[in-house]
Amino acid sequence: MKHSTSNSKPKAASAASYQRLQREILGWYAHHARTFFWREQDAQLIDPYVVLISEVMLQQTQTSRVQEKLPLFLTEFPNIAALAAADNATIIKAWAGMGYNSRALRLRDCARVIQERHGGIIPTLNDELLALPGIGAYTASAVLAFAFHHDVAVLDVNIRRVYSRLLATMPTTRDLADESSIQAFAEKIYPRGESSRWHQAVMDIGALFCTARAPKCMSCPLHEVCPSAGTMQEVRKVKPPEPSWEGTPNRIWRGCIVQILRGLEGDATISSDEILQQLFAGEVGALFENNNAEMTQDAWFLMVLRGLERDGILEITAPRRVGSHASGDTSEVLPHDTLFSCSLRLSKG
DNA sequence: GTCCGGGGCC
DNA sequence: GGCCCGGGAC
Repeated sequence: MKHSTSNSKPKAASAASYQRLQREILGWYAHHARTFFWREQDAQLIDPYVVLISEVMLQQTQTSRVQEKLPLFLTEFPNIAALAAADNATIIKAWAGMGYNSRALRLRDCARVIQERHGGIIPTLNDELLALPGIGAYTASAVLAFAFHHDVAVLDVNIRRVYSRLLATMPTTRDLADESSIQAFAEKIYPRGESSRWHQAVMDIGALFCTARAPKCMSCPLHEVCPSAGTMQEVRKVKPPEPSWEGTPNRIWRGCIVQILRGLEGDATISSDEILQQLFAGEVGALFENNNAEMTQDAWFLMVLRGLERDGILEITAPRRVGSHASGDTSEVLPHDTLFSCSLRLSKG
């Protein structure tokens, strides 16, 4: 839900108030910054590879989990070359507990492109970063700011939220300012030469005080200058329903299947029947009210497996691929919506 | 138990 | 705008 900034009077709109905002935020950060090992204070110590990996992990995972998993990941893949050499199964196993497995594959693909196109050196131009797999506007700007200390604006949902509330009085906690207003403010507000510290400071304030649902305005260091402080109605976000089976989202089922496959040794496979057995704890084929779709359990399960196969996460090793077309065609012959049985393992890549 | 949270890609 | 994950907070 958007909220026009033209209705309210921002307290922080003049050049003078920009300077005050900068003083407040950087002053607070100087004493209260969260300490993360990928966030070195001394610019000389920053390894762009660590910044790249940490930012991709932080796209999807809370900082506490990244603190725990990133050191292990860096031990197994200490540089671009090591990451580029990983096959699909290896990277998916190393990604356990992180979620969003196809992003692990994109990160590996990203390392391969950096190897091939940039000689193993992480590029320092926004367009070059944006062209890499798995790198979008946020991650590209984050790498430029945090690894290379370029003067760039960084915007993620946390910074958008903080900026919105500073720009105007947001009626509720789920309102955001117009994207164009946020973009314009983002370009103007960060102190030149301080992009790295500035944006990490804003993200810390967003994480510690200016939270999405129940902001802690009373203890926020920006309380005095923020037009939204203490005024917002607390409203939950409306989430559209996601595809699910038996009340559990398909992505969770995918995660369970991948976790079972991670437990296989070497080239071992597991039958789809066995996986179904484990997923439903022996209740395969049990009668239930099929209330959400005109789809049998088998058709749903096959659809989920196809999705994992399409994403390069698993391989269907049997029934063997049947070439039904010209030479080299490896298209499979499996029923679309009927009972089937096949052997599965993580993709070798 | 229910709710919440993230950026990139198609 | 739908699809991807897991765990922690409540």
